[in-house]
Amino acid sequence: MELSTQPLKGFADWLPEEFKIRKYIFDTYRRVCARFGYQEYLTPMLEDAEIYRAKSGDEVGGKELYMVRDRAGRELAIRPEMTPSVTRLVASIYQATPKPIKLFSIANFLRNQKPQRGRNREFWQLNYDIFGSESINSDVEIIQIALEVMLAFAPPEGSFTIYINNRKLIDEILMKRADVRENSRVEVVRLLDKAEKIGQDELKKQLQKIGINQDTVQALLKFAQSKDKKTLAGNFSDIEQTEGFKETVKIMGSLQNMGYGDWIEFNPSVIRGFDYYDGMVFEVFDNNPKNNRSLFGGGRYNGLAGIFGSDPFPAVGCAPGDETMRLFLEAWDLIPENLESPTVYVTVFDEEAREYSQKVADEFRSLGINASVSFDSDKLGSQIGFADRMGYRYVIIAGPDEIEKGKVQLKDLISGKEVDMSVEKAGEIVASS
RNA sequence: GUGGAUGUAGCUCAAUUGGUUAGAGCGCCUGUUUGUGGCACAGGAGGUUGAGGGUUCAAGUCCCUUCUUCCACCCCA
Repeated sequence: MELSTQPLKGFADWLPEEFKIRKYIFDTYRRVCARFGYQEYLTPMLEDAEIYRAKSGDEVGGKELYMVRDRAGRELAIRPEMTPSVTRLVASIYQATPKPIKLFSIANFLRNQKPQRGRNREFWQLNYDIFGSESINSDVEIIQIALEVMLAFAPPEGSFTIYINNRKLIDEILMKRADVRENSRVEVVRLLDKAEKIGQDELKKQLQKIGINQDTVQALLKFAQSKDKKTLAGNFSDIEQTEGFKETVKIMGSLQNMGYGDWIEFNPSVIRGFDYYDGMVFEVFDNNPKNNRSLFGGGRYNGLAGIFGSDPFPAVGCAPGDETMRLFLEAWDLIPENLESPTVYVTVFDEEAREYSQKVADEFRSLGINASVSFDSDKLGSQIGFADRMGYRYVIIAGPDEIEKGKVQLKDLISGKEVDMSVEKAGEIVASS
């Protein structure tokens, strides 16, 4: 059978042109996290499948898992997300480590789902989390880093909005209702998460279908419609006294004081799909009409550590992906032109001159400049033509004249100018371009 | 898992109601004579029309199956 040159469905090759865009995104993620004092870690790609089944939901932690069986018959899964793994890792060192523990990683994940725009079977994401702090300041910092990650790409004003909410608010409303038991709570939360997309009527229908009574349905609709804190407080008279409300007010207030007021908004319909969130939640939205979608989000998940048998510990985190961020950058035309440092192409005049050209290339390299030497000594025109089509700006020519003077000719393919000079001088020009 | 679109050269697309050896532009390679790319000119390579089957004297074109890619749903980054 003929083998295909295509990658598997839902997977992608990154050619150099694509790779440098992804690298730009990851380098930016890494820089921002390091600036905030987070330390990088990595966990294994395979985990006991149970750690996903416990809390990741039926889809991500179930039928979308890529499963592997080891020789002992154990069921292993390729990670579909980082949170369970990093929680496992932290649970193992939690007692002995000073708190808070601030960690980040950039890793790839697999989910066996149907690919579509902004979503493949393999994807990469940054995960940054704080463990061991209940402080509201840690919630604030997680959102602040989300803001700084976005702002590091120099987006225009109004290009994105971070919507902030709190799971405790919805829990408040649900707990008072006798008809909402623990098992239907998750479903209610999921439905509310989709409220914006499916619309009022559909939401109402779905809520009734899972056995929520009229009264509660009305309350939930009113909750989802409360577009700001004031409206919410008006709709639910005693909610201002609750923890969820107070936390939200404090978090939003801090971020406003820090100067992020234009980018953030309260929004009760932001719930997040994962079951393990139990406090502050937020989601970053792209406001571009061409790409109106949720980019990424995060929140607090204090209860998750319980699945490892240890006492639960506080945790809050966020996970920006590569694909959705790339769509954002593309939609707003934020991908810089020159993402690579320049490379000089060193031609070889003839085989006698090869040694000289090699030496010149090595000198460039020791100056910190990328240099690529021709393997052939065919016509100069061909060699320069190759450099041109490869997108190199600078070409080095070193024939008998230059060799005699101990210099090189630096040719700028944009201006067409060529001048004899020392390697050091040429290096300076290339470096400053 | 469900639904909709799609597939002709490396890329973007042509090919009259089914009718000769399936074309073009761009790209790629080679030249236009030997120390200089882009431009121009000349030439060349490259397709069992995604794959398999069927209908027909005849299929890129019609039918069935399958795969790919894209879009939406589910879910989510």
